[in-house]
Amino acid sequence: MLARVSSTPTFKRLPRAVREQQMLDAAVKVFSRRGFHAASMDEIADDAGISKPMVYAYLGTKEELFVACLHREGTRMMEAIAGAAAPDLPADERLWRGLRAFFGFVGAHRDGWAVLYRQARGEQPFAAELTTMRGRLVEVVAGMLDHALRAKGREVGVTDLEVVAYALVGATESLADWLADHPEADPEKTATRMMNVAWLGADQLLRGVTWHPPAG
Amino acid sequence: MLARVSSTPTFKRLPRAVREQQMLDAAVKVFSRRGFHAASMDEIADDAGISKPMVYAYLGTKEELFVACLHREGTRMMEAIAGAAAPDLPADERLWRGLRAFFGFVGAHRDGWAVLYRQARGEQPFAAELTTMRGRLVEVVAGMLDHALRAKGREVGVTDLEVVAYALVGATESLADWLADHPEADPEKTATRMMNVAWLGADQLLRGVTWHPPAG
DNA sequence: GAGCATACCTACTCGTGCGTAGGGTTACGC
DNA sequence: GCGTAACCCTACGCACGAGTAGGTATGCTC
Repeated sequence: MLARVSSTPTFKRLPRAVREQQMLDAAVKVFSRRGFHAASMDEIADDAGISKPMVYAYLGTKEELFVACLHREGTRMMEAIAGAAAPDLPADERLWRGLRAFFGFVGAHRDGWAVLYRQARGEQPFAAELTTMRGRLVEVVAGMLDHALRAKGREVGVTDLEVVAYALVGATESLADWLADHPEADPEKTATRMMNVAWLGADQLLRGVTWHPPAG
Repeated sequence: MLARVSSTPTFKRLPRAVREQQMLDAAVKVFSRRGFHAASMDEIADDAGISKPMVYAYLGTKEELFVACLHREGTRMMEAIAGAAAPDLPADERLWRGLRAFFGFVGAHRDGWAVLYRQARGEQPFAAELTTMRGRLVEVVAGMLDHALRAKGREVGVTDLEVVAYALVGATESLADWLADHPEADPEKTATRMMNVAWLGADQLLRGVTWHPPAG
């Protein structure tokens, strides 16, 4: 058809794997800009330079597409962190490297990851995916704290540790949000600030210092 | 019409103020259970025991209705916190009371507030409302830290303080999420754990201890 | 160069749910 | 007791966007 020739002069058939990545790129972009519901499959397809049925053929439903985005971006992030924080380092060093990798990643994908991530928290179908990912992070952090504690011959309830880890992960996520909203901010510096909050607190906790509510 | 007689035998006309509250109650419930988009105005109207046009007449558009929910619940929460944390107390006491009030509130409104709140983070139109509210909290926390610091004759950059406050607020929000997902958990205990993370960290910071990245 | 799988398209259907038009009924002031 | 304002209803219109039917072209294998 003439229409196609004029709209895409450099039209080329591409292998599935390549097109899928292009679609995912477009999907991340559109989902981030519009939000899950406001995003339309038409726009995504358009942005990917392809027609809608192709998206359905390759990536399935809108929901499945979103999950695919979440999965790809999440995996990339996890790899970035895991690659930076070797498990044989001391706790503070691991924490620092992990944080730096994380904020570096978020900083580099400002409108990608953080916004996608925010979306997922709200809608029920995706919350599970997120919970799993966060769970892995919490586990890692809790494990790190536990390891450091045992090395000092101390023992703390599992739930306590987990909740503390949860709080730290939450604080980190929040700063990631903040970073995504402040394009001028420096990821490295943000990581340092987070480290201040997390480590100085964690350090005290590791020392066995505990705060408890005043009587009454 | 006969239909009405059989469906609502105890039918009564109510003044606007009362009906509005009933509608908001229903809206909070439905939005929480279904999420913003999946929630239908019909269901909300139905749940409030009223017909749809009434909702539009009183509270306006679906978006406006959601904002109204957010606003009412947010105000209630703010009041709960402000009422608990008197500004003339020492910093740790204020923080503790504020946290306890906050987690108490969230615990008492598990499916109300926390879920509503999660929704709002994703959709652009509501993010602004949330940002404002969070901003107020951050301001309070940052002000508290600043006050405590000045009392010790110390000085810290405004941005630093704000980011630290942001991290603390974020951690608290995360634990609130956790609390909402764990019906068996105790709000008081959660507040204590948060206090451990926040205060032991803040205490060190207030002492002038600072962590900085290792060379290289 | 025939056959087949794969890449790709245009042009629909159809459910869903927001928002409204247009009209009825009860209370309340005077 | 009569007007008027506030309360409340049963329908509908209508747009929007997910997902599909059905068909075309291109490259790859043998």
